[in-house]
Amino acid sequence: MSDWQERLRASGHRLTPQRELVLAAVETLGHATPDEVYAEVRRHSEAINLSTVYRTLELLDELGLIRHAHLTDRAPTYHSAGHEHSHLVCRGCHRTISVGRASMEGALGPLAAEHGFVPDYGHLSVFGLCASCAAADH
Amino acid sequence: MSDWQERLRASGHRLTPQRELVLAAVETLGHATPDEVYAEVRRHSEAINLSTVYRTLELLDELGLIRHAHLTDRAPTYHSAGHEHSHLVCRGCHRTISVGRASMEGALGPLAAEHGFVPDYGHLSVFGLCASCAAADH
DNA sequence: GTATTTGCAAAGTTTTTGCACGTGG
DNA sequence: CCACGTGCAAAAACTTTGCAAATAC
Repeated sequence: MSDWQERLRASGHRLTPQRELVLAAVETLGHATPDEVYAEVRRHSEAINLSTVYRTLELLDELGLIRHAHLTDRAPTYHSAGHEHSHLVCRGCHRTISVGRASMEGALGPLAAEHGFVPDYGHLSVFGLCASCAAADH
Repeated sequence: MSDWQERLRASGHRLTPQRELVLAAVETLGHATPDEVYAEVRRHSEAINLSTVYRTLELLDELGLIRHAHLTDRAPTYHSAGHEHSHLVCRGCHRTISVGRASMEGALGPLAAEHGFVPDYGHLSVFGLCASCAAADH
């Protein structure tokens, strides 16, 4: 039995097809809103409801099996917890650059430590402009 | 005529009482959701509608007279553009620590530059745990 | 067997929009 | 004057909830 299945059980939850499908969809999509997860799951099976997607995403997030961040102004975006990373989100073209946890921690760690603050790097999104949009902005 | 009034005019917009009231409310409140701004404006005058608050906040944000960030998972929070700062948001107690632009830029600037990315420091929120909540978490 | 989970439908919250009226310049 | 801005009400977008039926274990 895989690790995530044990984590579910350990926390007193049950293993259902819906939970498998949602987790698989998040891993497939990389970054996705609840709606996109729903659409992806639907491609494989009719057997799921949007409310279940919301409930499942929330549960998986609580268990630390997935993470969520806010890549756009509206709608949370979920992603696999596997490789923890932060995002640089371009407001111009809406593309996102992923930055490994290590480099972000190197940059932000010292400042955060000054305030006794422990950042959640998997949730971090830095908004701004990417190189090409910054150039076009002039 | 004050600077913000000229900026309105310069961009072809009109100076209305509603716009004055919304801007004043944001400056008074420090950080506020659209709903909170609406409530604050209402304390001074009945003469405003919630849609107008939304439209006005959007306009002032576009003109750079105010900024918005996402301090909670749901609902944008507006604040004065005067002293540009970033936020450290505690997920435990929901308190926020403000960090001046200079120190945040010192930390994040080099990493961002590697990616040719120009961060929007006034919009940046770093989620995580403050010292006391991190301690309580064990 | 039974406590958890799901589907469904309904309601809740937050934000946006169309349009006629009002008003700043 | 008249283009821009506002109020109002309705709709849209997104998320949560109650409950009976289904199901994991």
